[in-house]
Amino acid sequence: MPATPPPLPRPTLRQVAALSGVSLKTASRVLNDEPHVAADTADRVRAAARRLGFRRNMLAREFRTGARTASVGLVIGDLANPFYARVARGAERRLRAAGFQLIIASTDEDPERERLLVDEMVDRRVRGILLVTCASEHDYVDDERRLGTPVVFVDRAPDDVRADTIVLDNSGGVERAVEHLVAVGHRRIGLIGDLARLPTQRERRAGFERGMRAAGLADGAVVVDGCHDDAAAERAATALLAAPDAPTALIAGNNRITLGALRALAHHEGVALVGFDDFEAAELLGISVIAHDPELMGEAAAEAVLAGRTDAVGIVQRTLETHLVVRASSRPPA
Amino acid sequence: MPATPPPLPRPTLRQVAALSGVSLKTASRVLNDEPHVAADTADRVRAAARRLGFRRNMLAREFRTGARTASVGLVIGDLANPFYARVARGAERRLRAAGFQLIIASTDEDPERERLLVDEMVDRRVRGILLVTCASEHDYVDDERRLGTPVVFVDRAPDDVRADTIVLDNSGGVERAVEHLVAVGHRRIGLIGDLARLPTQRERRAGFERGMRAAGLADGAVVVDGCHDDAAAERAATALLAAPDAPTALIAGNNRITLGALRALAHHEGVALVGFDDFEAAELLGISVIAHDPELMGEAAAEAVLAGRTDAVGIVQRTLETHLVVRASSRPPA
DNA sequence: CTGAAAGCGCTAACAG
DNA sequence: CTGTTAGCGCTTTCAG
Repeated sequence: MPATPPPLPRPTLRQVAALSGVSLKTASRVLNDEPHVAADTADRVRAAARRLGFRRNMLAREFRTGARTASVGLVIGDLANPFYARVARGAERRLRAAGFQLIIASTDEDPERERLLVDEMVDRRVRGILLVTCASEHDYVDDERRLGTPVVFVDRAPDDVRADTIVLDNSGGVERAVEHLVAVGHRRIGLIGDLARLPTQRERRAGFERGMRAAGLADGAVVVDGCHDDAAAERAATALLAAPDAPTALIAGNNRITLGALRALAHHEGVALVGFDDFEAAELLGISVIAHDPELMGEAAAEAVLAGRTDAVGIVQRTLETHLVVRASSRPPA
Repeated sequence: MPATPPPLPRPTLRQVAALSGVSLKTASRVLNDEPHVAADTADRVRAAARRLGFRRNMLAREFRTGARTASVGLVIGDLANPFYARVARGAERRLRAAGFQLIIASTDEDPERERLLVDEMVDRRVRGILLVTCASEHDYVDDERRLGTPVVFVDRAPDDVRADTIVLDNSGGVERAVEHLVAVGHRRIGLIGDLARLPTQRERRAGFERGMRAAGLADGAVVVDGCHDDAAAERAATALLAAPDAPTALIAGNNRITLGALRALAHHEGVALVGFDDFEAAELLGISVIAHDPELMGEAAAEAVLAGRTDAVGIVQRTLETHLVVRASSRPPA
C-alpha cells in the first residue's frame, strides 16, 4: 500500500491577501463582510479567494474569538432509539437555525461513559451540552456553567442539582392513562417500567400509583420495572399475565417496552395496552399511547442552551405536555 | 433580565505551569503523557492542574497540530428517519472507538442545503464527511479530498465522480423479492418507489424490472415512483390498487413507503407486500422485508473515512448484502 | 530531563 | 478606507 501523500495545505488568508495585494486585515474584513472596504478592493480579494479555493478556517477563527466553538453536544442513551433520534432532530433544527452544529454521542446508559463524553465535549469547548443523563451525580454541572458551558437536562431531571431542565409530564401522562383504563372497566392493571433508577420511570410509576389509589384500586396495581429493552419487557409481561389474578390491562413504560409487551400479548387475547411514547406503527397496530412531541423537546432544549445563561439565575424548567391517544388496544376487560 | 456575567475564563496550561513552577512545555509534556519528565515534577504539575480545574483546550491543540479536528461529519436526509438514525449510530460507534466525534446534519433532501452543510463542515475542518447525497453534482469532492477532507458516499452512489462508496445491494435485493413473490404465485406486481432521481430508487427499480423480465412478467410490472413520504406512498398504493387489473402484490421501496402502503392495504385484503428496509414493528405486523444492517453501513462508512486516503488511489467501494425476511404478508394471490 | 522562542490562522485594537 | 502589531492556548523545534 503506497503511503498517502500529505494533503496539500489549504490556502490561508495570508495567501489570499498576498495574491490580491492587500493586508491580512483587509482580506479578513472582506471575507467577513465587514464594512469600510472599497468595492474594488473587495472584488480583488474575493477573486483571489476564489482562485485559490480559499475556505476560511473556522477553527482558527473560533479559537481566536473566544475559544468556544459554534457547536453544541447532545449526550443520549442510544441514537438508534427513535425517541432519541427525534429529540436529536428537533435540537438539530433549532441549533442550525442559530448557526450551531450538533455533536451527538450515545452513552448506552453507562454513567461512566456519560461523564467521559461530557468531559470530551467540554474539552472541545462546545457552547453547551444537552444531556439525557443516566447518572446520579451532577455536581460538576455547576462548575461547568460557571466556566461557560451550560448543561441542559433533557427528558430526565436531576435530583441533586438545580439546572435547566426540559422534561415530559410523566406522572400526569400515566395517571390519565390509568383513569382511562379504569373508565373502560379495568380493575387490575400492570405497569411495566424501565430501570427504577431513571427519574422518568420513577415519575411514571408515581403517576400510576396515584391514579390507581385515586380509583380505589391500589390492590389491583402491579409494577414490574427494570426492563431496559424489549426482550426484558416481553419476559416481564409474559410472567405478569401468567400469574393468577393477572392484570386485564398493561401500561408500557416506554416505546421499547411497548414492543416487548406487544409480543407477549400475542399469546393473550383481550388484554388491553397503553404505551408511553407514540411510535410509527402505533396507528397501524391500533395501540393506544401516551403521546408527546420528542422533536419539540429537542427544540426546547436547544432553546435553553442557546439562552446560555452562565449564572445561576433564570434557570429554565419546562414540562412538556403529553396527551392520550386512544386506539383499539384500549379494549375493555373480557 | 440581568446581563449574564462573562464566564470565568478557563484556566490555561500557562497557569498550570506557573502554579507548579515549571515551563509551559514541561506542563504540556506531563498532561500529554509524554516521556522524559521526572516523576515528582509530573506529580506537581498534575496536582496543580487538578487544583485549578484545568481542562486542556482541544480546540487550541488541534488547531496547532494541524488545523484539523477530531470530528467527522455525517450529512443525511433526516435524522428522524430510523434508517438514518441507525446508520448514524453505527458510524458513531466506530468513530468514537477511534477517538472521533460525530457531527450530524440533515438536508431534508435539499441539494443546496447539502452543499451548504458540507461546506460548513469543511470550514470547521472535519476530518472527513459521510454523505448520503441528494445532489447530482459532486465534482468538488475531488478537490476536497486533495485538500485533506475525504468524502465517503453512503447509501447513494454518485454517478459523476469516483469516490469511496458504501451502498446496499439494492437491485439484487429487490430482484430476489420479485422472485419470491413470483414463486408464491403472483403475476402482477407493483413497485412503489422514492424520488426517481435517487440512485437507490433507480437501482431498486432496475432490480424490479430485471426480476419481472426474468420471470417473463414484464407486462405485469407497474412502477410508481416519486413518493418521498408515507402519505404520498399511501395515495400511490391506493390508486394502484383501485385500477382494473390491479397488482396482487406490492413492493415498497423503503421504510416510509412501507408504512404508507400498509395503510392503503388496510382496505385491500389479500394483497401481498414486501418492504425494502426492516423496521421495528415489521415482525409484529407480519411484513416481509428486504432486510439489511444500517448500523453496519454506518460502521463501514466510518471505517472508510478513517482510512482517510487523500489520494485517488485505493478507493473503497463496498456493497453490503441484503436478505429477504419472509413473513405473513407474503401471502399468495387470492 | 527541562526550557525559550516561534508560530499555527485568524481577529482585536489601534494607528495611519 | 487600510495597515501594523499583538496574541488566543497550545505544540514544536532546538538548545541547554
